[in-house]
Amino acid sequence: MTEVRSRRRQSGRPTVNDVARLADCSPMTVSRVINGGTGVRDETRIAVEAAIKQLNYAPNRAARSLAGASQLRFALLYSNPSAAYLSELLIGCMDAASRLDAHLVVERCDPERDQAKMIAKLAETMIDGFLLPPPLCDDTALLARLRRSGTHAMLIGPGQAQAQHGVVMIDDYQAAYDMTRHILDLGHRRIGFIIGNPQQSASALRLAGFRDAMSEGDVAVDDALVQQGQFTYRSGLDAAMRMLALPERPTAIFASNDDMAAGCVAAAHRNDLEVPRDLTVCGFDDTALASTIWPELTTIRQPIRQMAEAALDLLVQDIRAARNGDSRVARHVTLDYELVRRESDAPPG
Amino acid sequence: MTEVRSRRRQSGRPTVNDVARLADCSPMTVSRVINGGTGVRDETRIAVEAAIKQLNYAPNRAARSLAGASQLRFALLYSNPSAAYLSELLIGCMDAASRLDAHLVVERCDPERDQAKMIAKLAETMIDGFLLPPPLCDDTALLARLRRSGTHAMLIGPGQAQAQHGVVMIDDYQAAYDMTRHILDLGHRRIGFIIGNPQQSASALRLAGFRDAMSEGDVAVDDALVQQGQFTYRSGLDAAMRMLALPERPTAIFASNDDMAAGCVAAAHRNDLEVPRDLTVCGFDDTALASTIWPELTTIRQPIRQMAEAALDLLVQDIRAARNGDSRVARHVTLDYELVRRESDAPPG
DNA sequence: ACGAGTTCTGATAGCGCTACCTTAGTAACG
DNA sequence: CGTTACTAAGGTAGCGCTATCAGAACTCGT
Repeated sequence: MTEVRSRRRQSGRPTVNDVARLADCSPMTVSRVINGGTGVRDETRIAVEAAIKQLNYAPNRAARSLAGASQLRFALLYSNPSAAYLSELLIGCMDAASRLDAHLVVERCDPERDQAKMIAKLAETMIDGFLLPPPLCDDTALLARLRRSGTHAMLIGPGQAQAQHGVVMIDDYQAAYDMTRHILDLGHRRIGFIIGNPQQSASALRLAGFRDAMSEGDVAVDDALVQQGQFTYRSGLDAAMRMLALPERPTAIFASNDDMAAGCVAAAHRNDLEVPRDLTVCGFDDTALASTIWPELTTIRQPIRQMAEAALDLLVQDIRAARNGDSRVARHVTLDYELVRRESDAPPG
Repeated sequence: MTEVRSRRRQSGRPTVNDVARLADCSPMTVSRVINGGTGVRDETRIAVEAAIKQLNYAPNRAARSLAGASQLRFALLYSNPSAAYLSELLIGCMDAASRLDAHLVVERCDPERDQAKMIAKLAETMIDGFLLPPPLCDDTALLARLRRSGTHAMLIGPGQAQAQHGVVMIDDYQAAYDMTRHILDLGHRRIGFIIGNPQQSASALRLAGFRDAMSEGDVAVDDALVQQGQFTYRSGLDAAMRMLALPERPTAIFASNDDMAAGCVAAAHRNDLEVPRDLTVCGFDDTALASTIWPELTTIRQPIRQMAEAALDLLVQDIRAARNGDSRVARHVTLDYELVRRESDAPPG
């Protein structure tokens, strides 16, 4: 008897029951297949999966969390609010969270003060996992604390892989190498480099990429042309001023991030140099600043949004695995970057 | 008989039943009170509200949406990704959305191309309301389209109130007035002003605030010192270059946003002027740029996060009201701004 | 071959809330 | 006073899913 379904029915979407009927099993078995599928015969599982696909079934989130599979809660901690980075990160996380039906809490977490508070929050609101973008992903104290507390965490964009936590990153070394190569290919030989904040592990990698590309291009690196910066505009400005005051000034400067590159552009102008005619300036990160200032910066773009999505995906996998008793595997993924060429580079005059 | 509640109970949190027992009524009545409270005697409502407060009750979202009060879906459209603005907006929206149990979709919506697509999305995913930050809040075509489709929308930060849609804004006129007043109080008399993009209604208001403060300060406005800009760094740079080339150059420039102010700083440096010693530069918006560059900009901060929260709150109220058949009232709210004093202003040399 | 384990599957009973309908209570009217 | 007309409150029955446990279907060892 084809009974008309209740008119309270939320939407036309199929339910577990529909799937169960088609796969000729009980709703319970369908549920099991959906949630990891342990304890279901292969034959049955395949039938259920086929039915799911045929009906284009997707579980109802509300019902799921009501019934007990409480939704996972994640905290996205941020500290240095490079707004451009943050907003991309947020969008990526939101997409992934909504897809995975996870709840996302966004919390600012500055160096010392907040760590204790954060731990409290952890205990209080039952956070299942943390997402740590830079510079928090390099905060060893924080990482150690999280590790001790047994919480899951994914690091987004740290310079190097990390044994205890999952990691999503780009190949900073290779990106810096490629950018340096690009500058060399333009014909530059006196190339300055501004190192990033030494606290962040990516800084060293970017420097290494630079050095290796230089030496492979058979260009000696003049130590006076490798200046320490702090990832801030001001530090980039100062570093560039020092380099431009040298008797033999560089024809190009590669700064480890866009803020410092913007500082370089300002320094160039103070020295009555035009960018890129008299000085090529390249950045890294492709933050909003890169396309705000003029000339717009040639820089390296990280797929921040995808990195955030990947991080959340992995975190969920990791947590599910851990709950099923699987040994906890710290996963890591490396995504592709892109060299974005804009208007701040040119062959040397 | 104090029966132990089922161990499947999600958490220790109170439920409608607990509230109902305490308020001596049925769960149904509690539900009614929570959802707008029509058809409940005041006396009863008060009792229920007291019980809710006493138990610190908060409805379970999953249950709520399962039972049919499907969660509202909002779309946050953005176009000009001033990342700093966007990330604040996102955080504010997320907070509010999670508090109100609304689903938030964030979608980029550039001028023409995407509007049709957006309408499609509207039909497809059943968006209940839109949040429109600048510059979309001034896109009259878009607004008209939304109005015609009968969708609810809240404009965030438009220059002027809008009859058909709700609005959350700051008093741009007064803010510009205050900033101008501040510059006058420092002792400046030759003050330049850079107008924002004429498409955005806030631009005219900021200009008006500037003019009125000047005339109230009994300072004549030199037309050569009021330059048109486009809210971009480049336009600010150009406008400032024009002003600084004048025989009698200004001692201060007030730019209608931070990007243009940053352009002014660059222009000053190209003219070998130091900020703020030789030129005071003030911005508007307090985006990340304002505190990225050096010297950090004195500017006007909008409470973007709170504006986003207020917008979502109002949108929900509006929608609920409309569904209950109440006449649709376009609401609007004005929040307080703040003059943030940093290092780019000083008395004239 | 038979009980004791082990795997797989299904029936049942909610999770917390609200839609819907019904009843009790009050007011209005001829 | 009975009938209609409303409002305030409650009872019932799910929303779609999963926890739990009981049973069915297999493995084995002896």
